[in-house]
Amino acid sequence: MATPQPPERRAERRRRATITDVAEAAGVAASTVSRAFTRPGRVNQHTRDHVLAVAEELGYTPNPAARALESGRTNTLALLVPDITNPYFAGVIKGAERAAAAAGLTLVLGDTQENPAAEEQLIRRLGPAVDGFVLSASRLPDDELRRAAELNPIALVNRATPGVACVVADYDNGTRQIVDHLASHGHRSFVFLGGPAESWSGARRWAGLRAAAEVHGMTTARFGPYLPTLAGGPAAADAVLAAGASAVVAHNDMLAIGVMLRLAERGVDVPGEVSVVGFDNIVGSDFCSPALTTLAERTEDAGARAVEALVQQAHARASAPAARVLPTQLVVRRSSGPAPGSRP
Amino acid sequence: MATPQPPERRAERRRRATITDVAEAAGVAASTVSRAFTRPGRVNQHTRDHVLAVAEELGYTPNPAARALESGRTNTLALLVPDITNPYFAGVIKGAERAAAAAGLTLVLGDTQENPAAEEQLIRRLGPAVDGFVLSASRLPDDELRRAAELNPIALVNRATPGVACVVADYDNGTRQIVDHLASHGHRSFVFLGGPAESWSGARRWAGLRAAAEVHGMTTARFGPYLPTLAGGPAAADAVLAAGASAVVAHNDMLAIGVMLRLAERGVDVPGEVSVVGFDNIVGSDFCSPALTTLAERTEDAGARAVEALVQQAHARASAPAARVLPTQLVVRRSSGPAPGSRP
DNA sequence: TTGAAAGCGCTAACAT
DNA sequence: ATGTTAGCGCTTTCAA
Repeated sequence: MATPQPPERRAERRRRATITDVAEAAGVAASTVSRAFTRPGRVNQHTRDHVLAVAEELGYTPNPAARALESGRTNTLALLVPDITNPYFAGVIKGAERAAAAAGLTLVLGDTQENPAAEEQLIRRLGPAVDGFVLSASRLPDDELRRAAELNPIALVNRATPGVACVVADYDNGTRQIVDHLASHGHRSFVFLGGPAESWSGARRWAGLRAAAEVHGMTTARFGPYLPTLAGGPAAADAVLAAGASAVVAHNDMLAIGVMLRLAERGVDVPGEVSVVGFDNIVGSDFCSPALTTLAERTEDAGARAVEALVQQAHARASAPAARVLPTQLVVRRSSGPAPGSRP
Repeated sequence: MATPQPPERRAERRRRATITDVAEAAGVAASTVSRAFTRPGRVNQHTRDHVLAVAEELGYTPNPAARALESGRTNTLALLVPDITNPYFAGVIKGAERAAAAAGLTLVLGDTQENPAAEEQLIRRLGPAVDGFVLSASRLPDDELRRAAELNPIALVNRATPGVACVVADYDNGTRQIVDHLASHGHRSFVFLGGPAESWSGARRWAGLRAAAEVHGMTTARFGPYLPTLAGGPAAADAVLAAGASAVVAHNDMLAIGVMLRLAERGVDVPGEVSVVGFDNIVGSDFCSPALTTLAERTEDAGARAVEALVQQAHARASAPAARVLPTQLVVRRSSGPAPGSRP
């Protein structure tokens, strides 16, 4: 086995053909070439075939930058996420990517590094280059969000602020499902392990859990904030043990899995002694041990709907921005079960 | 708990300020504004401050499309991956994103859906809009790759073809590490569970494994191809059991984990009866059960280096494209151990 | 140091 | 149905 084939020669870079090249080669005006591509009806069938053939031969592709300059439309959308490597966002990205492609739009991806300042800068920098933004789990304060929305079409995912289109998961219903599940297994209380303080969805999750708990007369406590990663697990797990909780609901799956790893390390049986529930249903929640009970969101749908909302905005310029709520569903796996000492 | 705050009023969209707006407001020529931004030295300090202040006030940001039209450079790079949701590519994306941002470049992300045709179309469509491509695990045949490289600067990740810059993982060394590890535990043979037939890295992995096995006088077999996902696990695991292998090396971690799930289901002990090794060290290989022994690649580095290679190409237009080999390292976890019946 | 003018590639009137 | 012209926002000669 040799090392990978070493590149031998530098490929020669060819100049890209322009509309004028095609026009000359085809013996027509540039505008005719333009029409042949954009308004196929308004040019003689025969001329059109000829032009297209010449274009093909020359390897001509219209220059999007030039088009954008004229029309003000770039046919490009930007998707900004706090952390590209977080598996939660993979679904949103995929869905947005798919919807964008379907609408003939290019998707630009930006990582804001969980940093409001970086997010703002990206929006500013990308603003003139895109037709709109999908902001997933934006960390921007409401007023900045509104200001950004004055300059660019914006659709939010799992974040809501008046005047801006958004797609959010139905946490009210989802958290109720979680609490019903725990209550049905005899749990009389649970602990919520909080994530980042600025997280809009985190706030909604906790609010929903509390409200649902009240219905069942269950006691709740909120610990944290913890890192929403495996690394947040040990601290959170130890706090849970100290409190003697029979059930915990974690801010997200990564934290929940981190908690379970720590509990296993300390010889605590899940779900025998403690039930664990997460949010997100990420890849891995199905094969961790024990498999994690978690609230699934339709992340791909969310990404796609957000893109569609942006496309709508472009067309119906007058209408009020839409707020869509996507269903959530509880995926019950091995990590949750009867409360210790409860009779079935 | 109310449903998410309903958007109330449509944000008014403001016209974006242009260089002429700034010029007028500042009482200077457009060219002076341009220089104030791009050639700070060639304009009076005082004028410059004034122009910049006015620009700030008007919320002016240079329009990248207009710049691109003039210069031919878009300050944008495209990164194409076969499947955005595959955690393996998350690292590549993150690394590329980081390096691009550091170089002041915008990153466009494209999902080729493991589909050569989609990949080619994306390259063609994006070509005029970007300064270059990072192609991660490209599924394109060599000749198409070369043709694309004639029109655009290209850097490959985990793929190599003469004349095109690339960054590849050191599979020769990595596979040797895997085989040494198995041999040291008394395994006399192993089975390789293949992934997609077109996968360049898959071919390299198998070739490396075979070569290393030969050194140790070990017997090998290649099964598959299987889906490189959890879903590929059952078929692969059953084949392994039928063959009575003591050790398996899977195309990637997802497949390896899928295999382990199936083996657990069938009551086969890992690593007691079968040792399992994967490739990629994805998130989850650390918390699956048992934790997976796997060959780690420096994916973030790979993404970053590929971007750097592209930037280099832009500067040193004459030099031969670079081929970089990145080290790999075996992460030994619980899923691999002594061969059954081998004496320590 | 600054301004005027031309032009990047393309599309959209307008004219023929 | 097709050609001509102007102009999108910006940078870049070339003059002043």
